[in-house]
Amino acid sequence: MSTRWSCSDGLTFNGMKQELEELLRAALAGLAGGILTEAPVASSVVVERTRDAQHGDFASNVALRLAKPAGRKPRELAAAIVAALPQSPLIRRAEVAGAGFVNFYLAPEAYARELAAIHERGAAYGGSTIGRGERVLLEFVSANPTGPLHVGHGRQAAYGATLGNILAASGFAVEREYYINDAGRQMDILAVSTWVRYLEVCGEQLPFPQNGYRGEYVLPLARQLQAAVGRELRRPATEVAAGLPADAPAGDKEIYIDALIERARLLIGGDGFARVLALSRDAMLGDIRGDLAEFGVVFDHWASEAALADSGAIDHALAVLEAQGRLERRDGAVWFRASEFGDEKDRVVVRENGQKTYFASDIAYHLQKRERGFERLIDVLGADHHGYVARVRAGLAALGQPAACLEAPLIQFVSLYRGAEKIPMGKREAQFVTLRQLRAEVGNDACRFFYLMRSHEQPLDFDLQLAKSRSNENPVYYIQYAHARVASVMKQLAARGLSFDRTEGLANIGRLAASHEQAVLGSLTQYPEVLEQAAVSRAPHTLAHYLRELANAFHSYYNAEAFIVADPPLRNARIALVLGVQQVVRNGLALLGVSAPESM
RNA sequence: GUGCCCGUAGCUCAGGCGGAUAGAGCAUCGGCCUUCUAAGCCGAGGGUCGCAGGUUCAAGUCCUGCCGGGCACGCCA
Repeated sequence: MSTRWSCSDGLTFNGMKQELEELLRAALAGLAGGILTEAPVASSVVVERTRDAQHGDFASNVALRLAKPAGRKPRELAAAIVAALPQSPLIRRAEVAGAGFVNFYLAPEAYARELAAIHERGAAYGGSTIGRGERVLLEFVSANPTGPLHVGHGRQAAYGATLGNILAASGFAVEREYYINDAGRQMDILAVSTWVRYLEVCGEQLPFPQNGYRGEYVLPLARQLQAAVGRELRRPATEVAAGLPADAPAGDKEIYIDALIERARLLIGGDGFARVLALSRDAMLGDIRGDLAEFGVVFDHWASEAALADSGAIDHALAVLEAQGRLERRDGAVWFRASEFGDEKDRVVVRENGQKTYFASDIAYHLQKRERGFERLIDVLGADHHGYVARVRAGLAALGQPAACLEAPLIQFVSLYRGAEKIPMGKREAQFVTLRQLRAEVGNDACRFFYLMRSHEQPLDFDLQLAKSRSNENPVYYIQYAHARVASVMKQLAARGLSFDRTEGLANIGRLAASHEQAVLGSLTQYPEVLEQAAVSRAPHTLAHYLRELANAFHSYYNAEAFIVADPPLRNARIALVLGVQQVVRNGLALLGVSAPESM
């Protein structure tokens, strides 16, 4: 007994809502040629949960929407729809209400069947095929390997990982990718930062470049370098500093650090510098990778920008643009006429000095994603990157790809608080809070949940005090507690020498007529709808909100009724219900990357 | 200046492809543990959904303008 079976077009039903919509479509098709001149488009047929139980379990506004084009009164049309509804064991009663709503009152059988589906499908319950196997490349975090991840990256990691889970559960063929920006000047700056710290460790005294990476994390890199090469790359401070332009504030920090990088290459050779760079990069990447893995965030691919460049992909993309006549030389640089493809202005792809810009590698990278066979490209970006999307879309369009295949959820910033006090955070300053520190302080579960409980489109105030509190103020524990409580009920059941009879329980779901039981059934069976909504809207936070509501319905029920009662059919029905709650809570928390403890 | 996002209860936020009486948590106040975990439950108070127009049978939701806040606008990465 399951709610999933094939219907005529090969789709599978997913939850009660889809079944009702199918019934409604059948009714409307039956009216075509009569009260309706033609059958309405399928997407306009929508059934929604009612806010008020007085309006039944589900309601549809189709009659209101179709009344005008059909030239009928809404209530008249609604009545015709009700009359044309096919017989279904799911529907106890359907009626016209209000201005012309069709309200559906479900039969107990509908809930019994859905609950049975939860028991049967277990961890797979809630999943669907709405993605139709679409190949999605989900790129997220992609932080430069020039320092540890900070709390902002953490939010992107939590969002991306959970979105990936939700899409995978919804029938998308999703692959997760981290793009490593390991080419370009920033890596040189990291390398020179490591080298200067190394010289300090060796005993040389020289000023640290203003534009270098000043974070504490560079010191271990320097020590690692020393352990690897001894004094081989040590050079006297006087030789390093001789004849360099002034650093900020007197001089220009950019000019200074470029000169310093050049000096380093001269003194320790290109090979020596490459060695420092590789060690620094690998150490940082190792740190990032380990951090993410501990956070439960794993990637299918780690794509290297340097490797992309070496493969000739950038030259390939530029050649295609050239062949299409989309490039032009201006002021010694090569420009892509992005404004012809919806961008606000043209963009440089090759600078006057001959170096390709980041934008050039970005469009090459996105072209390559398409050429790898991905239909949909999702870039999870920090909110400050919003200008970037139109640019890359323009590039894709010019390369013959559909611009709409790229979507970019923008993740708003995170502010850290301790209670009411805001923790200041600099960008390149040494004072940022790392993801590692945050996780160590509040734990992975609270961290994941707090990152995901707000819409990603909304700036997040992350209160460390609240996340750490092991109290009723903390929503994570509230949900986990529901899971643990069910486990506890099962232990009690065993302790009393009783066992759960699932068949009897599912056969007696009709006995669960109390208001709290109806509320739990109602909330529980919404899970497939919530998951679908979260997938379609790329909105994991709806899942977090839903789990809170489900836990709330459960806790109320727990306080109102004893589950382990003497009457076996009723007892088994109640336990079937709360086991269903436990299963859905576990499934939902798993998608969010939060553990579901058996006891608390 | 231009573009994007945001403005909902004292605080933090859901709801936003229009739909029935606008929700939740926290905070405040008042109740519930001899019975499956009180990290829980029940109840109360708290709102001109920034302002002004418009579209519609119906607007927190769509459109326009304004006010207020955030972010982005390099031959940086």
